[in-house]
Amino acid sequence: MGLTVTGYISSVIKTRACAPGSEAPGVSEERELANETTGSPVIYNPHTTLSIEKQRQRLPVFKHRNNILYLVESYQTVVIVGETGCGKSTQIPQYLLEAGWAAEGKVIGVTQPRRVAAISVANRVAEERGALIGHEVGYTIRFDDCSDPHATRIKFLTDGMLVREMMADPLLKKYSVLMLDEAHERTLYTDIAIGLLKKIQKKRRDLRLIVASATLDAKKFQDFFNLNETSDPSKDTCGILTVEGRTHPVDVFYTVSPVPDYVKATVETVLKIHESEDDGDVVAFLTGQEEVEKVVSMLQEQARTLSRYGMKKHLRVLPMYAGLPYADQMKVFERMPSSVRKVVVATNIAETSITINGIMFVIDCAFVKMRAYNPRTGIESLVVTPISKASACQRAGRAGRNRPGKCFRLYTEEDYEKLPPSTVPEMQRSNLAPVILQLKALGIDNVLRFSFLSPPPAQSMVQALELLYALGGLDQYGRLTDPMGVRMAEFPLSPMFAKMLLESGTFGCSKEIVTIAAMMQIQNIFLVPPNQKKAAAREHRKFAVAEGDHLTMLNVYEAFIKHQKNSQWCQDHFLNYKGLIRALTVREQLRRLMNKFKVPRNSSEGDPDVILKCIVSGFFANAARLHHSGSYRTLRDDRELHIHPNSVLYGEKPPKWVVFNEVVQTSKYYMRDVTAVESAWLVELAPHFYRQAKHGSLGSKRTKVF
DNA sequence: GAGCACTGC
Repeated sequence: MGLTVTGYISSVIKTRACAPGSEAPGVSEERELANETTGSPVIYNPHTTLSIEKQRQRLPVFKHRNNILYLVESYQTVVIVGETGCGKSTQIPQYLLEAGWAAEGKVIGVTQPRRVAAISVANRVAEERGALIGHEVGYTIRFDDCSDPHATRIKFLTDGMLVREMMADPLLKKYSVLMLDEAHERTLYTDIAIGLLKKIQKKRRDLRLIVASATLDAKKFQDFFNLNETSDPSKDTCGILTVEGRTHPVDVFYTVSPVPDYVKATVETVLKIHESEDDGDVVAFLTGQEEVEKVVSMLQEQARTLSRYGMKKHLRVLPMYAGLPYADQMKVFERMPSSVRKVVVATNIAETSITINGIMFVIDCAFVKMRAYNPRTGIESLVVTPISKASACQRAGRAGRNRPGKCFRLYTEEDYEKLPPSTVPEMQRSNLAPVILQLKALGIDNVLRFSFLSPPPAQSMVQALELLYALGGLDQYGRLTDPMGVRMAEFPLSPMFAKMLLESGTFGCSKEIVTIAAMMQIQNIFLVPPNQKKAAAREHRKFAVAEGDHLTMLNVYEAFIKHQKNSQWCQDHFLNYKGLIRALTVREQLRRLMNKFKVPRNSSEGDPDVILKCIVSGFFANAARLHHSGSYRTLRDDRELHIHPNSVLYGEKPPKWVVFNEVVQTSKYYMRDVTAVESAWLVELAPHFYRQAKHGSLGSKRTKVF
C-alpha cells in the first residue's frame, strides 16, 4: 500500500506526564495512579527525587497560578483552555483551596465525565496534600461516596452526580467554585450541568465557574456564559485563559490515495511498522468488536509466520473493547519484554476512556461507531460514521504520551480536511425523555426555552414529552406529576424502567421486577469468547425461557444467587461475573428507592404473567406485532422490526405480540430485550395509548397532546 | 443466520 509522508502536524501531541524523561534525568518509569483503565489519567513518577512541592511547581499551569486566581476573583466564569499535560485538573482546585475559596465550610467541586477519572484525580490530589482520601479531598460517584460532608473541601464527582445533587440542593449552596473538567467532550450530563449552572449563576452571583475546555470550543463557552449585554468589555462576566501543555510531537502520515479496506490496511500498516520502525507499541483504532477480532486473528497469523522466519522482534497482538472480559482487558496494560512489540487493536475505548503507556504508533481508520437518534421515528441506531478532526487529533495524541510518536492515518490529507471540526454533542443525538424528566424535576418548567449550549432538535423534545405524558410522568400541561413524575425522576434509569418499577408493587411482583430492571442495566451478561462460541451458546440456552429475555435475565440472576454468587460457576456458564456483581449493587440501590416510595415488597411466586404485565405497564409504547412476512411491525407507526440475534426469542417460534426495551439499527431495525405479551394487556394497561378496533386488531391513538 | 461504539445516574 505504501505510506507517504504528506503532512506533519507538530501541535498534535499529548502526554500528561508531570515530568518528561528529558527534564527529569533518571526518571524513566511512569505509571498511572489508582487504576490503569482510568479515564483521564494522571501520570506520576513514584521514584522521583523531587518533592511533591517541586513537582507541582514544574507543571505548566503553575506559572498561571496568580492569573487564574485573579480571573476567578474578577469573573463569574472562567474558561480555561488547558492543553493536555498542563496539570489543571489536579492543581487549580488546590490553588483555589490555598486562596481561601473553601473557607467557611464551602466546597470546591470538580466534575469529570467518567468515574475512574474522578477517583484517580482525587487520589492524586489527596496524595499531593499528604492526606487520606475522603477527608479534605474526596470524591463522589454512584455507589461510592468517598467524601465527608463536613471535612471535604475539594470534591471530585462525575457530572451525572452533580446533576443529581441539584435535585436535593437546587442552588448547590455548599459550593463556592465548580470546575467542569473535560467540558469539550460534551457528554449529556456535562451539557445538562452547563445549562443548569448558567441558571444558578443568575441567582447566585457568588458562585464561580471554571470550564476546562479544548481550544476549539472555548469561544462558544465564553459566549454562552458571558452575561454582559453591553458592548463594554469591562462588564464581561466570563474570562478566558490558555495554559500550554506538556507535549511530545507526533508525526502524522496520510495515505497517498484512499484506502479501499481499512481492516486490511490496518494489518498491513502494523506489519510495516513492525518491519521498518524503531521500538514502540502500537494502537490501532477500529469501529467494533467484529473488526477488532478480525484484525487480531489476521495479525496473529502473520506473527506466527514472522517468528517462523526468525524475525527477532515478536509481535504480541491484543484486542481491546468494552465487551471483552475483564481479565483480557487487563492484558493490554502488561509490560512486554523489550524483544516484544505490543499491538493493541481497539475500539474507540482507547480514545479517551483508557490510556496505555508506551504507545508510539497510532493507526487511525477515521471511523467510529456512534449512537444516533432519529427524532422523527424515535429510533436510536448505531452507525459507523467518520470521526471529527478533534477526534482524529485525540487519537494521534495517544502516540506521544511518553515520547515523540507517529500516527498513520488510513486516509488522505484531503479527506482529513473534509472531516467535521468536532463531534455532534450527545444532546443532539439522544433520546431526550430522561433529560426532560430530569429538567422538569429540577424545576425547569419550560424545557423548550431552557438554555442549551447546543439546542437539541425540537422534534426530539416533542417525542420525549409525548412519551413522558403517556407514562404518566407529565400531565396534559406538561407539568411533572406528583407523585408519579417526581418519583420517576429519582430513579437512575430511563423513564420506562422507572415506571415499571413503581408499578410493580400493585402487580405483586416487585421482587422480580427489581431484579429484571437491574439485570437489564448490565451489558454483556452472556459472554461469548470468539473461540468458544458453540460452548457458550449451549450454556446460555440453559437459562432461556419461552417468554423472552426479561424472564431469562431473572433466571440467570436467581441461578447466580442460588450458586452463592460463585465466580467459577459464572465462568463455567460463560456469564459475566463482574457484571452480575454490579447487578447486585444496582438492584440494592433500586430497592432502596422503592422502599423510599413505599412500593410493597412482593413476589409473583412463579406466576410469569403478572411480571409480563408489569413490564407492559412501563414498555407499552415499545410494542410490536408479528407481520405475515415473518418480521414485526411497531404498533405505533407500523415500522418493520426484527428480533435481535442476541435475543433468546431469535430463531424460535415468533410470538404474536412483543414488547422490547430498545431498537438498534444496524443492517436492519432490531428489537433488543424482547418479551412475548398478550394484546389484551396493551389495551388494558395503556388504554390512553392503544384502542381495540372493532375487528380485534390493535391500533395506536396517536394522541397529540402538546 | 446475523450481531453491542462509549459513558453516566
